[in-house]
Amino acid sequence: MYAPSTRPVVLDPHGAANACTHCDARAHSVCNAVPDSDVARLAAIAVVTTAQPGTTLIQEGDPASHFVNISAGTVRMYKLLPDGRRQITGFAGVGHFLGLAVSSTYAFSAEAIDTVRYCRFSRARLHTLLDDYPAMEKRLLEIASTELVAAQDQMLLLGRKTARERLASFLMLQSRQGVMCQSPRGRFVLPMSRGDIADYLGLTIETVSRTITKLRSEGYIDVPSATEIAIKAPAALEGLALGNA
Amino acid sequence: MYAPSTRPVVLDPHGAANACTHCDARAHSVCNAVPDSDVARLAAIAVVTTAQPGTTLIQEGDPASHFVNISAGTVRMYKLLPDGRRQITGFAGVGHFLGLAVSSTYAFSAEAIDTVRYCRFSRARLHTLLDDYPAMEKRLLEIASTELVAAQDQMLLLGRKTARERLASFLMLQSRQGVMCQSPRGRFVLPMSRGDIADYLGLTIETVSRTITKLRSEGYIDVPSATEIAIKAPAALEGLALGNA
DNA sequence: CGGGGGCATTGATCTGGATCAAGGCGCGGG
DNA sequence: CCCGCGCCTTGATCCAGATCAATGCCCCCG
Repeated sequence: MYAPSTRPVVLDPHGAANACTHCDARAHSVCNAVPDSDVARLAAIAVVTTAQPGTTLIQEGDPASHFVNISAGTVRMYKLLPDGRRQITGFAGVGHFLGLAVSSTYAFSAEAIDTVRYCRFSRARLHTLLDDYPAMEKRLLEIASTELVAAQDQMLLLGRKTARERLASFLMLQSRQGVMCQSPRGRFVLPMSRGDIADYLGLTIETVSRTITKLRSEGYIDVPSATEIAIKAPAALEGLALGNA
Repeated sequence: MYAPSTRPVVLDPHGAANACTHCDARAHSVCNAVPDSDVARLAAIAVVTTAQPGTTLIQEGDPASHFVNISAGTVRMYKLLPDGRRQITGFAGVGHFLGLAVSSTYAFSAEAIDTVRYCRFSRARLHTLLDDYPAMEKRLLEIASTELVAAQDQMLLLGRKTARERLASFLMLQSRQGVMCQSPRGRFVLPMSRGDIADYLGLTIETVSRTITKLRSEGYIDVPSATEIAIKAPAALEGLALGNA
């Protein structure tokens, strides 16, 4: 699905400063709170890593020792019940920041969906940086607030929307996030499986599949392949997402 | 249900500094990031207000001009769909802080459930204070992170738990939050109606009512009156909340 | 003390989405 | 090129919780 990256998997340690300066994710991320001139300090504490699909980056309950910043690929964040039921609380793409936690342990797990490149920062070291760059702390608060708003939207979806409305909401959200890197207008790739979508929307795989088929047969969307979606009627789909029959 | 407050509804402006120093909520709140010696600065920008049951404190979509800090009573935060379906995203009690928002408008509404006393801070003025008290900014980040964790738990509840598990989770949560001010062990008051509980748990009033009746007949809880609950088997109820049949 | 309005409970029935059960299809490996 | 394994789709049936419908009960107000 993804062409293998042309970048080396393990970066030359001497080139680490460049890794941050040229990082694709920097513009979208916490890191832009650090001025160019000081980016070496950031690079010095960052460890760049690549994770294969299915690999766990963060495990719920583990000591929250690191922050993670995604620079390529997509991650699923989720929580499990003891019997294995799973709720995906969000998908994190390029620029996303994981690992905010007050408690000493992570409150959720995170797994690579496709091949993911990311930076790990020790929590302790980043905190010392934070004291020197108050803008970075402000940025973290902004990030947390944005996620809180998204979480509230998701609660509305999970508590009160029908399967049809959930899929419409999800597809609109993905199109907003994914469209920038895709050529044809309104078309995008879904990196996650039907099972992931189901666990994100609080539905079953079968309901997700059936509902997508229905939306296609009604002309709201095109589904050129299982992992590609094109939105044909964005306004109408947005209406559906908000409950207009 | 609540004895009328012995405090005056409108505080003497000259006593405002005392209002913060002696505030019941201060210990639980952002305000404790400001040292006692400087609490007058906080008091100077706070407006203490009382809201009657049902009053709107914050309206989704309005310009986010203020922060709010609850010092007595309980507030419901919620989002609506255009057709009136409501999802309550949380209940805020003493010490809770409302109004974090990146965007310029509020992402949710907030209404008083019972009589609520609260402080309003202008966002602009609080931001200038924030620059002088970095500890306060850290505290806000902590608050946002804590709420994010709660939101993730709620997504798991809404997406993957049964009605029975939702009620068990809710009652355990309320008992943790409410028990401190109540005399008999494990007993507490629910300030919100069955309709509020339903809209918080993504259920209907009828299902909430039936499920509470069932939990009572099975000996998990006592329901001395519609607004009072006593948990008789906390460990078993906690098990239920996590899906142990 | 009696009447009425709003919330809560309880009962009967219905249904959206879950569950159970086959196939289809694209892709990687031999 | 073909086979087999994982997803995905589609179909048939089931059921938890929604909806529809009384009735009960508390509390306020006259």
